[in-house]
Amino acid sequence: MQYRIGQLAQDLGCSPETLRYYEREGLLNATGRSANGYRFYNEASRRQLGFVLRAKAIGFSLDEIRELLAIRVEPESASCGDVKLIAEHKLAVVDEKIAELQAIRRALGRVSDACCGGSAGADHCTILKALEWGENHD
Amino acid sequence: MQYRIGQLAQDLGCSPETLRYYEREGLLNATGRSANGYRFYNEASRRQLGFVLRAKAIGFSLDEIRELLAIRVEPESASCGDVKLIAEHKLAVVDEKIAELQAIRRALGRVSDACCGGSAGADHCTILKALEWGENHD
DNA sequence: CTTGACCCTATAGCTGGCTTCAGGGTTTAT
DNA sequence: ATAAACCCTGAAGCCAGCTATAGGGTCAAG
Repeated sequence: MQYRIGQLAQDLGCSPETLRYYEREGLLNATGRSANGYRFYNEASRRQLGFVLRAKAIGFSLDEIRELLAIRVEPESASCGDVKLIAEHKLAVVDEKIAELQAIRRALGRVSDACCGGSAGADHCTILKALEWGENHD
Repeated sequence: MQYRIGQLAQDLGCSPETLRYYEREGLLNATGRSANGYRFYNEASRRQLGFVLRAKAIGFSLDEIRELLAIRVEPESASCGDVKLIAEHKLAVVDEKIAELQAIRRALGRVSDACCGGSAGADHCTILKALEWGENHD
């Protein structure tokens, strides 16, 4: 079974432009070109695109995906431990981002909770005051 | 007390370029210019920059900060409820981002935990397999 | 009197991951 | 025959929030 770019893109939920972009980025080569110059893709290409998209969905950058793809085509070149290291590094980065956002969330929650939310003018709004003076100011 | 751009930037922990950028963006006007064309800032400018930076630190975008600044200079024009609404909207957005990252974290943790991490070739690496087939494939 | 630290402007570049545009060829359906 | 729907290329644009570059003026110290 062969697919043209639009078909494959639609099947896997992205746009043809994205596929052409991935090709430029070295993430997914078309299987070949037909006489008129149209790209075509086979099952292997389709699986590779699936790989790329799943990797993206769990947070890998395109650079990291390129790295994973290289291991995928030559699995003897790397060990399980190498792959796990990539995943764990990503995990650490994600954890850090979550912690940052949670700190923001806490600060935001504190100022928001302290605010009466009333319909009177915001002259004495505690949110504005917190921003004005920092949280530890009275 | 008056400050030149480099002094103020250093005091509040950002760069002069950032202050000039904020000026272009309408977030912080210099108090004035001295004869040689240098920007100068007074205590009010300094407080405003503090406001901007604190708002940024708790996750507001520059657009949102512009909005908060407008209320700050004319507090009668808006109610406490208006301000709280902005904060709560931001809170919802942050919560959503956290949830997204946590979903990524879970998926990443699952594939990583399932991997032996051994030094053998990655031919049968469960991480690569998960990416190859999706998580529900055996 | 020159060096170095500071300031100015305008414009371009960076990040990542696309998306859009301009301009054109191909295929399919009516 | 013609219109809609698809494909191609190369280059530019988008998002936010800066950061850097080029080219120049100002000012204090040695």
